[in-house]
Amino acid sequence: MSLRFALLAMLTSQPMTGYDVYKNFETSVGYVWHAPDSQIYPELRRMEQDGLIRGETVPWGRKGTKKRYEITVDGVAAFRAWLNEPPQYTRERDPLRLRAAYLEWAEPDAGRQFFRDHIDYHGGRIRDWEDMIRTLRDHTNPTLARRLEGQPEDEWQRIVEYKVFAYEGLIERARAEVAWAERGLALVDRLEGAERPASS
Amino acid sequence: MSLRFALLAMLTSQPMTGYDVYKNFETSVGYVWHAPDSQIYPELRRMEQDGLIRGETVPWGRKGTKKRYEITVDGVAAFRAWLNEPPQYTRERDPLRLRAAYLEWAEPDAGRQFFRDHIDYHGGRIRDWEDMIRTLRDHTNPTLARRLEGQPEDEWQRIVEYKVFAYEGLIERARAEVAWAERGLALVDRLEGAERPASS
DNA sequence: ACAGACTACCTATGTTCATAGTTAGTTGGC
DNA sequence: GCCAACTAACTATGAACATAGGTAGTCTGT
Repeated sequence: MSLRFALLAMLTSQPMTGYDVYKNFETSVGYVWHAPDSQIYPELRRMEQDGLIRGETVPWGRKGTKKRYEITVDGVAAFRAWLNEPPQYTRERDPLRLRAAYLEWAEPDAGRQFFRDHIDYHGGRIRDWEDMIRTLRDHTNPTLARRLEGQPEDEWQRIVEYKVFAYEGLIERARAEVAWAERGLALVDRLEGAERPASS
Repeated sequence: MSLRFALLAMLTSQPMTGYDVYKNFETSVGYVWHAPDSQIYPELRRMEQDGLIRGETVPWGRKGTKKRYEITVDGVAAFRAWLNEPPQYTRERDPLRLRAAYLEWAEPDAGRQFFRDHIDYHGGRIRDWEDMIRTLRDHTNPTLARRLEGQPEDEWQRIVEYKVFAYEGLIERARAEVAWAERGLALVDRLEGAERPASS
């Protein structure tokens, strides 16, 4: 059900086509939510049926057309209602931690590689999110810029700060992952002294 | 595909029925992986077809029977292969961070409640995982105890340490979430000075 | 003028997972 | 002797998501 609200969130900044949404999920916004186009187009149609958004066919080039959706009053109300209701936490399902718990069955080098990959992956995400925060703070983020256009200037701070804060949360969590994986490398070295083979 | 390996992981400690697996997912092991029984029974049948586990019908009471599965040599090999191959990281999809990024649309009190819920939820998980670590360290965890029975004593340390370390990772991440949510409470107080209503 | 990249939208298929049931036997307490 | 709780296993349905295609039009550089 979150896809629907991710789409509403995007459409609160400006009207967009399904393709625009897809592109945003592929790049910047994709740092916090992602969906393939095969999920986006049908969901937009359902949302239009439910009156949350309104589609308008606009010309594109000489013969082409595209469908631009804008959020409706009902859509804004639904988005607000979602934000005001308590979130539900889903059950734990952590394939990486599952692996880590059984590393005594793996080759020591596979264990080391696992933690190095973990550090690389989360290090990369941290850099992405730090860049994102920079573009939010200096208002060079295009989606943010278009959002701010429609808002009074004394609201700008609130809008920016909540978004920056969300990305800071992702960064804090990723830093915890990196710190953990670094301890993991040391653990493998400690447990797998020299020649020890994988457990039987 | 991870469910399959979660099941193999459990069956490396001892033979189990589908119901045993289900009960474990509901309680202790559920702290790291969870699945409903409607997913477990069919997957066990598929795994038996693929030769990863072997099912044996055993009597239960006077008329009842149950099917106990044990892991096969092929199953152990498949589990090892999974652990040795590099994990694949899935795309970001974080409904809670999505919410947090748009809290300027919510009621201030809903924002505060959001962060308090976040602290409560992750605080609870931390306590669960800390208890789990205690039962791993003192070998009172029944699943661990049965696993150690089948292993030479000089392997015990490795087996326990990797499991403890996995839970420590969950705890570190959850602590980052709590710290973030505490900063979030302060942020709401700072941005929503007194009477300010939700943004338009 | 045309190839190649991009925009725009769509469909099909299969997996994973949640939710909500059903059936049948067992065990323990009163 | 019977009820409640538990053990054991199964089925049906729908949402969410991944993967992999397809069609048609547009734009840009050479």
